Amino acid sequence: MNIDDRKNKLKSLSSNTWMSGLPPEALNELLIAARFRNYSANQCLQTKGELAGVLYGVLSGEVRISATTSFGEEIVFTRIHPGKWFGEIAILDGGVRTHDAFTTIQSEIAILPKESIIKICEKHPQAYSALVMLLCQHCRQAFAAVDDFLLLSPEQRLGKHIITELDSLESNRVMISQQELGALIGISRQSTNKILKSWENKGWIKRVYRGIEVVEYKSLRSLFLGFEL
Amino acid sequence: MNIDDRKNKLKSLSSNTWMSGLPPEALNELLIAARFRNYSANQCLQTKGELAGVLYGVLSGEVRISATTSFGEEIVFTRIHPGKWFGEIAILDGGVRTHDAFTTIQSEIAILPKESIIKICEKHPQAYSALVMLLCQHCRQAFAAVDDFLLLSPEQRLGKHIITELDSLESNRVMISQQELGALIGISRQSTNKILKSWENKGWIKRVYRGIEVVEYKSLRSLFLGFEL
DNA sequence: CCTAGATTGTCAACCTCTTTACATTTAGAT
DNA sequence: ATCTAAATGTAAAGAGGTTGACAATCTAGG
Repeated sequence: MNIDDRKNKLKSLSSNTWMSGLPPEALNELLIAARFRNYSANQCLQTKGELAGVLYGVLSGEVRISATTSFGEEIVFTRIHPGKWFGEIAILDGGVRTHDAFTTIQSEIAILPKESIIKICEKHPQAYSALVMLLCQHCRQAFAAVDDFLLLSPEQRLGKHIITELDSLESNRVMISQQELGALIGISRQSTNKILKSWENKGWIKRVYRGIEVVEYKSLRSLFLGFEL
Repeated sequence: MNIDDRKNKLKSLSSNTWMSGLPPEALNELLIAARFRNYSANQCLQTKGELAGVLYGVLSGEVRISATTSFGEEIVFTRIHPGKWFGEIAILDGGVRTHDAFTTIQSEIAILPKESIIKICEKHPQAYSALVMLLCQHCRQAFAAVDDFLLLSPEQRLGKHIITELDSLESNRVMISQQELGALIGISRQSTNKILKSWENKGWIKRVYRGIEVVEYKSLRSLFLGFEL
């Protein structure tokens, strides 16, 4: 891979992420340390409980962060979209992975080895702070998710989740099966289907195979905001 | 307040927390920067959405981390017990408070101003790392809480929550109303009561006024572990 | 093009938790 | 000791979600 290729790849991963704001020098060192790898669908990146060696960045495709119950069912914690990084907790505290991670579709993933990160952070304290900011983001997201379980109805949680993915994707379309969508907010596939149908009847969304097109963003949002913006 | 008083107070807050492992010099600076304040029950320490100025440590008593719905109901995110610190996210990322915080009973609270923390962290990078470790702990707890909502039944969540508080308190007794206990795991007071009654019938716990005494720790734990330890 | 597997649509039965309601008990204050 | 507010015990009715079942539809791959 030539240096320009690498630069382009990292560029798409450094806008609006923990990397933005790093001094050019530090970015350059990351550039050299990063590995890039293509995964086909349903490949495993990490397993819950294992010690962490790397930080991941999604260049294209999608990663599902999940866990498995003692009965073998899979729950989905969240989904990571292009431009986002994950896996920093285990790097920062030296602990084990909190979740499994699988690609859901063909994906290109950036991989930063822990040793390189540590080395760069020692040289550039800003890099360390930037990583901490990433952790803070994920922590705030998790806090919000707990609150949502405590104070929103399933329908509101569903609406909020779709809006959140929409914003993250900067698109008006979320591609996901109703099964997986339900698994993300803790309801069954059938209930998910029922809610989506009612929204389609109201003209808020349009259902497509394995996906949702949002037509009335505002209506969907006011569902869980409790007020109009 | 004399210096020995201060030392004793901070000592109880530095064992097994982010402070343990700090160089004596840094601890000493924290010692000088810390304020200590007594609160009666139901006093507000912070409000969701406000900018953060301080880090809190609970010396005695108890703090309820909560939020309010648009209908005025209160949901309880978690409870902070003696020896624990909280409020570090807003310090680390400069963002706003994620939750309200109230004392539930008469409490003595240590207060570290943000400016002092920043100053000490600049001088002692270890102090910064220690704070990040605290954040990592809270982040892992939040991740686990989300997973619990997705994969445990209300009864299992209740059991896990009680076991967790038990471990944190190093006691066999948790003092909390059934109302608040339910609010922590997302079920009603009446459902909480029903589950507790069934556990008492099995001889696992003993109910006292505004509290629970755990008799069969192992049974309660195997309820959500899915296996015996 | 055509088939297999995945996804979706839909229902009815069932189950769990909530809500409403009211009686009882407890701790703390005067 | 007595009173009061908070907390608990309990039950019936109802809402809402799950489960299981089966048909219909869609997409990708040979």
